[in-house]
Amino acid sequence: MWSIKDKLSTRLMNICIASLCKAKQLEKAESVIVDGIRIGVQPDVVTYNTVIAAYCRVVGIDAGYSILHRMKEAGINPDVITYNSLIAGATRYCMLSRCLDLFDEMLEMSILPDIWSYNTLMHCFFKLRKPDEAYRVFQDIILKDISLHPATFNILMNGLCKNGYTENALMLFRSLKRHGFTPQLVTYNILIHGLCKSGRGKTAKEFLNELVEAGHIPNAITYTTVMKCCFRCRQFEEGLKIFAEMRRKGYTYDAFAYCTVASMLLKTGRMNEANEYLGYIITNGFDLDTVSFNNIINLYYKEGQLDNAYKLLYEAEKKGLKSDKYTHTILIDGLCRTGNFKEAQQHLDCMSMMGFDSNLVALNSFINGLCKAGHLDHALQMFESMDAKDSFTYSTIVHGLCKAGRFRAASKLLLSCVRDGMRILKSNKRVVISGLRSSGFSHEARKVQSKIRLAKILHY
DNA sequence: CTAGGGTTAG
Repeated sequence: MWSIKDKLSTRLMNICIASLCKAKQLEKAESVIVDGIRIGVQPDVVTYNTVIAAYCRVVGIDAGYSILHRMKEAGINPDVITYNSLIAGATRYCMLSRCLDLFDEMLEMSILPDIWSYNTLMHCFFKLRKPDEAYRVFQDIILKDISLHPATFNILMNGLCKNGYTENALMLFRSLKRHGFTPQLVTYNILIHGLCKSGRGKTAKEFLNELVEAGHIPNAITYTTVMKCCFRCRQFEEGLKIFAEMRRKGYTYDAFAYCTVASMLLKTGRMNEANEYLGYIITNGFDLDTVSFNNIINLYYKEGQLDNAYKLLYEAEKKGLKSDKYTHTILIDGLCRTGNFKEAQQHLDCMSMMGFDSNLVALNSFINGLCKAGHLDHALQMFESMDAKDSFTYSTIVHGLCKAGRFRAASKLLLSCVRDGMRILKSNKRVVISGLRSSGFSHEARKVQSKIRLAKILHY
């Protein structure tokens, strides 16, 4: 029989482990468990659940599984929270089959899934762009009469927005409100973001007002979302005004908003201002994550400050941050811009070796770099070898061909693009047609023009 | 355990 004192010690240990896990000090947490066992404090289900959740979050799902294994060996039965942590881990890495296996395993062990098991499964389906299946999970929740959590609606609404069903999310929101549901700030933020992304900035602004009227105070996320929306609609000054307000109200406590602004300034060629904010990010000592590093590295590359870019890459590595596909794409783009095609190629090979599947953007960058440097044949060779191409790929090559005076080849490509229903650039079309005309193919220029017009009608 | 930021053409 355990005494009250033992239970108290276990609880104390759990509190200690929870704070270590929160600080991502997993090794220390483990050593606390080992030390505890040595002095007679037994870990319980809460102890293991805490560690499993942390391992899933910080290391990966397999690390979580191995703790589960140890837990079972120690004779402690997992509960619904254990499984929820594992399901959340699987969802983080988009491992749907693992999620479903875990669900089965739960049922086998007669552990009843709760609302969070379902919420997470629904989220997983949405993340994998399977909205129908996700919605089926929601119906299942209703059918099984499991009481909903406010987050259930948030996950549902976010999933709908992210999968292109913003209209449905909006309808859901309105009908929920009619049924007396009070939306949280998160709910508003989700909806505003969805509306902004689908080009309905005006409705988004209305919801911003509604949110305030409902008694919520907009937070940093609300501000960043609305600001980004302004930038998307090319209302740069309006967006910068929001940013200024954010700073005044003290909502710029991380690099998030600064990165959004710096990136916009970079894209619109306002280098001096971009640099100003960049400097601010650096000197202010924000705790930078991978995305922020990517932002800054990109800026350095565009400025031609390669030394600074490398220094920062090194710093990110030293911090233990993992580079992602954006980092590598930025790097490849930077290498191409500075004419280091050999290194860029090496890095491209490196990327596929590291298991990055979609490197279309990097390839487009490469082709663009080759065209700009006048290596059109190399670019064409690369173009032919690509199995996936998008409008960027085509417009780059079309532009490259025009630059080399090969207008007939360019027009052929442009037409194949149009036939596939791909969006083409106005400037691209203009250059091809005027090129054909000036090189004596005015008949062909007219033909291209009418074919484009026809294709547009057909695809409409 | 849900919400915000980052890559390519002109």
